[in-house]
Parts: sequence; structure tokens; C-alpha cells
Amino acid sequence: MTAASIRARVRAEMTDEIKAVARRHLATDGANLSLRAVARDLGMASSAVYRYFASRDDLLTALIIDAYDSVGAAAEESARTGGHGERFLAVCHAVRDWALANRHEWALIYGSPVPGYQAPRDTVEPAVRVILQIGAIVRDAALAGEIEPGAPITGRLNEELEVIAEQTAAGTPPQMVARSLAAWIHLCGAVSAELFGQLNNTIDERREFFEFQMRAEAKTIGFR
Amino acid sequence: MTAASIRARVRAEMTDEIKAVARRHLATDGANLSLRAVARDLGMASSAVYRYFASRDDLLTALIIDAYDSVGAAAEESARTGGHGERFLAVCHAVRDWALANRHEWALIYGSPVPGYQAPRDTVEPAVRVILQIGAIVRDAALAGEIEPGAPITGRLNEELEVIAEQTAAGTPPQMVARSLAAWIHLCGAVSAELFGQLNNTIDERREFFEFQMRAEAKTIGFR
DNA sequence: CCTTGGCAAGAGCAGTGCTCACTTTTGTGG
DNA sequence: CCACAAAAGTGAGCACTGCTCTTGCCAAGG
Repeated sequence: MTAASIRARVRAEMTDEIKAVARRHLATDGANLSLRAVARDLGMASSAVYRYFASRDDLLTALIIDAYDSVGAAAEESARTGGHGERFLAVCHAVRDWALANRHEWALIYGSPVPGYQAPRDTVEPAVRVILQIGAIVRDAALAGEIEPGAPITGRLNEELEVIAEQTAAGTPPQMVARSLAAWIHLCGAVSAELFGQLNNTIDERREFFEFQMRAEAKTIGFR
Repeated sequence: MTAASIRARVRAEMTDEIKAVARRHLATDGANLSLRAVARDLGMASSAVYRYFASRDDLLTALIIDAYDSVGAAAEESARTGGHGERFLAVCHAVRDWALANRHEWALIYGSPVPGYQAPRDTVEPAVRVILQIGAIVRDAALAGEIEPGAPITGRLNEELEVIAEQTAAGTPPQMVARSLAAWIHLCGAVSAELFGQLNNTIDERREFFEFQMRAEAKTIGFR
């Protein structure tokens, strides 16, 4: 192993360590974590952190990408077996379970964006993994003839949906694309509502209520 | 008019002016707006602002309460006429329209909460106006026999739903309470998804897609 | 051996929330 | 009408922030 790769290796380890500490700080400070505090926890000068991340926003972007990839992997992992309806519900629960285990990272990726923060291109690909997984399940079910497309959509929205189908899950009827997106949006909304305290002093049986919502969504899509 | 009330009047005007300027700053800085910058815009020392708000969090809380009241009033206003299904859709669009016109205030109330920020009691009552409005419409429709309760819910979730029905919209079947809550959550999720950029480069026909989602939700509730 | 390139440190700048001692303003009761 | 107390406003100061820039260090490579 050459010296250069040793350097690179140490650098990658340091980078990971910074991210790990920053993730911990996410819990107390949210998106406005203190880079100086992170550096203090690492026993290094704050200026040294800038060797690894060009700015605090860059560090946050790295955390965002990791979070998207983590929840995306959890969603994909959960959808490996079972019938189409089961796979859909499994993805929903996998996303919720991940969010419960990583609350502050969920807030980072699905909470209100910081004004002025522009998500770089690199975040797009990891960000779409969950919805792509849902779309794939719906497409599989549609191709298997298990679900009906439902009433057609007209106008420019339909054209847009056809473009999306073409780019991501060829062969899916546009209505099904719309239904997949709607289900994904409801899923994210339900998880955010639970995590951001909208259900406080109202619903304690969170899992049951979540399941109720996602089953209804499954029915709307057409899963039996 | 006594002097005391003159003082109070001037004080209230000053308070409103601070909130107005702070609302403007919300657009650029989001929840971590700068109290000093607000004071500068007002041409006063930053320490003077503390005569009106005990802390920056207090100022934010005031903005949050105003925002909840504003969107709540918009929802209530929109639900004055029409059939039950139309009223439901009107509320959905009223909320979305309000959010589009007041993006940063939406982010303030429905975005990720700042860790450490504990919402005071005063925020609860304004916060529930929208869901109460939806619940009232659903209850009216149920009492009018326009919608079917649907499959019963069992267990502790059902008990919770009964308590909620009792406290907020007596006479509503528990399933309908659950359906109302689910619709409200989907509504908030759809608006947040649109505002927080989840639909970027995907759906441009936002209003049509939103309507598609809310119509599906109306159908799930049972509106004809 | 010395050079060089990456790493770290620390001072410094401009900004932040918030406090405190202080002055100014202002409504009002004697 | 005017002195006075309460309210409003000021500016300095503390500890913190993100970020930059200069300086020193130290190991890898010729």
C-alpha cells in the first residue's frame, strides 16, 4: 500500500470521525450545530476541521447524504420479500422505524430547509431511493395485474407523470405514478407529524395509527 | 382614555412592528433570525427589543402563534359554504394557498422543531384550529348520514380516538376521527413536500397534483 | 540529506444572544 | 405646574459563533 493511500485512509477515518461527532451534536443543536463544539469534542482546533469540510454547510451536506442513503438502504432492505402489498407496508414501517431511531437525521432531511441552503446535486440521487422503491413495488404489482390503474388523469399533469414513469419506472401507468408519489408524501407526512410533535397529547398508539394510515394508502393504490 | 392605556397602546404598536420586521427576516434567515439585525432595521439598540420580548425564542413563539392563528382563520373562512365534500376541499386549498403566500411561516410551524425549543401552552389552542375545522366538517357529514363510518378500529387506538371525539367533536365515530386526522396529516405532508422542495424537478403542476391527492383523501373519508 | 505538501494551531474579524448599569423620556399625582 | 417613579432606550461587555489567514510542524519522497 503506497503512502498516498495511507494518507487517504487516515483522511477518510478522520472525516468519518468528524461526521460521527457532528451527528451526536445534531441531537442537541439540530441543523445549527456548532462546528467549534464538534472540534472541541475531537480535541482539535476548529480551523483544522476546515481541512476536511469547506464549511459547516458542507459538513451538513455530508450528513444529509449519509442520512438519505441510510433510510434508502433500510427501505430497500425491507422490500425484499413478500407480496406486493406486504412489501409496500414493510417499506412504510422501515422508513418509520429508521426515523424513530434517527430522529435528528430525519429532521435534517425532511424538516424545513434552512433558507439560503441550496442542496447540491450529490444529494438528489440518495434522496430518491425511498420513492423509487415504492414506485418499483407499485410497478411490479401493476405489471402483475394485481392493481387497477384507476381513473385516468388528464392534461399537463398526466404528461408530467408519463415523463416520470419513463425516467424511473418504465411501464407504470401515470395514475400509478401519481398514487405512488401521494403515498410517499403521506408516508413522510405521517412520520414527520409523529416526530415533530403534532400528535402529542392526542395519539399515543403511534404505530397502530401509522399502520391505519398506510393501510388506507395501500387500499387507495389498489393493493389487496 | 387613561395614560396607562396610551402606554399599552404604544407598546402594542411597537410589539407589532417588531414582529412585522422579524417576519420579513424569517424569509432570509428562517428560524435562526438575528435579533440584532431586526433591531437595526428598526433603528433601535438590540437591548431595547428585550423590553418587548424576553428572548429570541419568545419572539419566535409570538410569530408561531400568529402564524397558527392566520392559517387557522383562513381554513375556517374557507369552510363557510358548500356541501361537506366541497368544504373539505376548500379547507385543503385554503391551507395550501396560505402556505404558498406565507412560506417561511409555514416552515416555522410545520417544519422541523429546533431542538431544545419547547412550545409553550399558548401555542396549542391556535395550533389545532385547522384540524378542528376538518373534524367539524367530517362530523357534520357523518351526522347528516352522508358518509359511512367504515370498518371499526379496535384496541387502545379506538379508545384514544373515542376520547378525542368526546373532547373535540362529540358524536363523531372513532373511525371518522382517525380518518380526519389522517387527512390532515396528508394535507400538511403535501404542502410541506411542495414547499420544502421535495417535488422539484418532478412535478410542476403542483395545484393539480395537490387536488389529486386531496380528492383521493376525500374519497377515503367517504365524501361523495 | 533536504524539499515539499498536507495537517494542525492560534490569532483575529465580524457577527450573534443576552445582561447590566446607565440615561432619557413620559404619564401622572400632589 | 412640576417633581417623581416607572417605563423605554442606550452602549459596553461577556461568551459564543463561522470563517480566514499566517505560522509552524512533520512525515513522505527524491
